[in-house]
Amino acid sequence: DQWHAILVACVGMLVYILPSLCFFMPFRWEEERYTDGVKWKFLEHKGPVFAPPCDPLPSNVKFYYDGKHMKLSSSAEEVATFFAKMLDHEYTTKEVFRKNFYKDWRKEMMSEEKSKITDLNKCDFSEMSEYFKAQSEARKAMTKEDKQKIKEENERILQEYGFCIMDNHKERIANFRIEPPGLFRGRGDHPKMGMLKRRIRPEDIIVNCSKDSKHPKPPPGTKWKEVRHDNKVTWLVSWTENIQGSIKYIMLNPSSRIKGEKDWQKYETARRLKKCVEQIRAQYRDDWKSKEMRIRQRAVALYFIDKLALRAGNEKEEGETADTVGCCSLRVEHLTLHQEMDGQEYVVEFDFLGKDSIRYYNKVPVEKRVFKNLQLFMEDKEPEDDLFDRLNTSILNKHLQELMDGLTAKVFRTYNASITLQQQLNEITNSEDNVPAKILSYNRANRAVAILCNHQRAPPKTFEKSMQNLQTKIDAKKEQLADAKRELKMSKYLLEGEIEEQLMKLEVQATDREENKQIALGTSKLNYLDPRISIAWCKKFGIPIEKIYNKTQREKFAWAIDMAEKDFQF
DNA sequence: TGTCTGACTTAGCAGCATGTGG
DNA sequence: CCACATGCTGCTAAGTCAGACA
Repeated sequence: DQWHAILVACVGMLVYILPSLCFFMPFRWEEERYTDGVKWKFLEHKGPVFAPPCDPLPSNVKFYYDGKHMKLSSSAEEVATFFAKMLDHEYTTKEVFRKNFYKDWRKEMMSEEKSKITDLNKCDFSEMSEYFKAQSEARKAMTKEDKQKIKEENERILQEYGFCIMDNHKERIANFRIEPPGLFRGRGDHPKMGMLKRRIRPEDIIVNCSKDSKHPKPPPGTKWKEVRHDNKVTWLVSWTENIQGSIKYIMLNPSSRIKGEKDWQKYETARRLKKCVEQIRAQYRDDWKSKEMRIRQRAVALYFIDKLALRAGNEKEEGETADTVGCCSLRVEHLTLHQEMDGQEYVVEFDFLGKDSIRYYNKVPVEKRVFKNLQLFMEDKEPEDDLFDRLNTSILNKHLQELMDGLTAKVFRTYNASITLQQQLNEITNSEDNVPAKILSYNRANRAVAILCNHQRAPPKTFEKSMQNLQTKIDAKKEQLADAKRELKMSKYLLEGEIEEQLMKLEVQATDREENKQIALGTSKLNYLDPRISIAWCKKFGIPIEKIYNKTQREKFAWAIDMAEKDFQF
């Protein structure tokens, strides 16, 4: 009996201790994975944090209609404040924005307000706008102690709502705060800009957790829309958004097991493509000659996806979103064919808006067969007609699936991005270089990928100034070096060497920044480049990983940091 | 075969925290 | 120690793609 009791105690202890041990298991991505679509066995969380309620404006902050003061009902006032807060943005002057805003604002008005307010142009939001500006100034001017208090409160909320338990692991939640209400501003020329994005209430929320967990409680006096226990999905909370009617989710942070494993899998698929890409290329080149038009279109589209890293290009509902395209949805008007251009034959000029309404502009010499096919596809078509009228992403991906298990259009982007980084690093890293110069090489390799993937950014507002500042520093350093050379001999070499190194560092920094003016490196680093390539490169050349990845990125790529040896090749 | 929906990844940017250099 | 520039982080829009359904 005594032994039995001890045994029971030991088993109890184990059950208690094991989960916490798992927290510290370094290779948790190597734990057993579920099959048949099960994503977890246990999921417990505290639910979302709702947007803070809207405070009524103080009575001295007035709204004027047609020059006359008008007291707004609380619902009309809230929506008016959304507009007032955006007054400094150029888009509040856009016709579409104003029209959509006005229409949705009227829905929130009382009937008297509706009859009084008939013209948005007669609305004066300037006092509200000034009030919010003053508020944000006041926030900036807060005492250290007050700022500290806010910080502590945020930390408390993070600790309470920012984590969940998924299968014995405490995991960080990515977006546990519900999006606050406001005016929708899509990207680019969005037909719905200015529409009211409504406030999300507990009654809109679907909670997902395991049956045997402690279910999150809705705020007092409210109910969830639904509590479900679906372990075939990874989300914790969802709701339907009112602009596009799409579903939004609360999910885990990229550092979580579930995201990390998926990320790893993505790169493993891309590496499998590496093994058969030449064969696939041979096949699509052959298909350019097919007697079937749909095969030729598929083959030319795939060539673009492979060569230019274009996105697949799903169809979009007209009038619901900005007019953007990807490969399969290219229209005749997006290409110009040049038999000859700048001394090159068969040049295709691309000019279209892609994801996020980022412009893709490129002049590409292509194979004669591709060129001839394009002429054929464009024959007798209007500019607004589809280039590939016998093709869509579904057809293309079904074809790709037959060529390789798990192959889809986007795998080519991942593959080409990662292989480019690997090749560039192999090619341009000089082992004789010092650390800053090696990092310049790394950034250049990263840049080659960003250019391939068309990851652009608006030049930073302070770009010119910051370049100037840097140049001033460089000039000062040169001066200093000249001085040092004239100085007494004693410490000369030591000092000179040090200054030269500093100068070199500054110059490298200037080059890097200049080259990076309109290029965004972050997206490719985070989503397209197999982190094991970078980590292996760091190990091989003695570069601290912190120089390449910041804290968040190191957390996201923890799986790769554990895994990659210095000889890893993509 | 096409359409719709749901789940998930990819994207640029604003605002703020942080680190740096004078 | 402060001002300022920079880098990071959060935010949320906008894609991809599979599978259900007609």
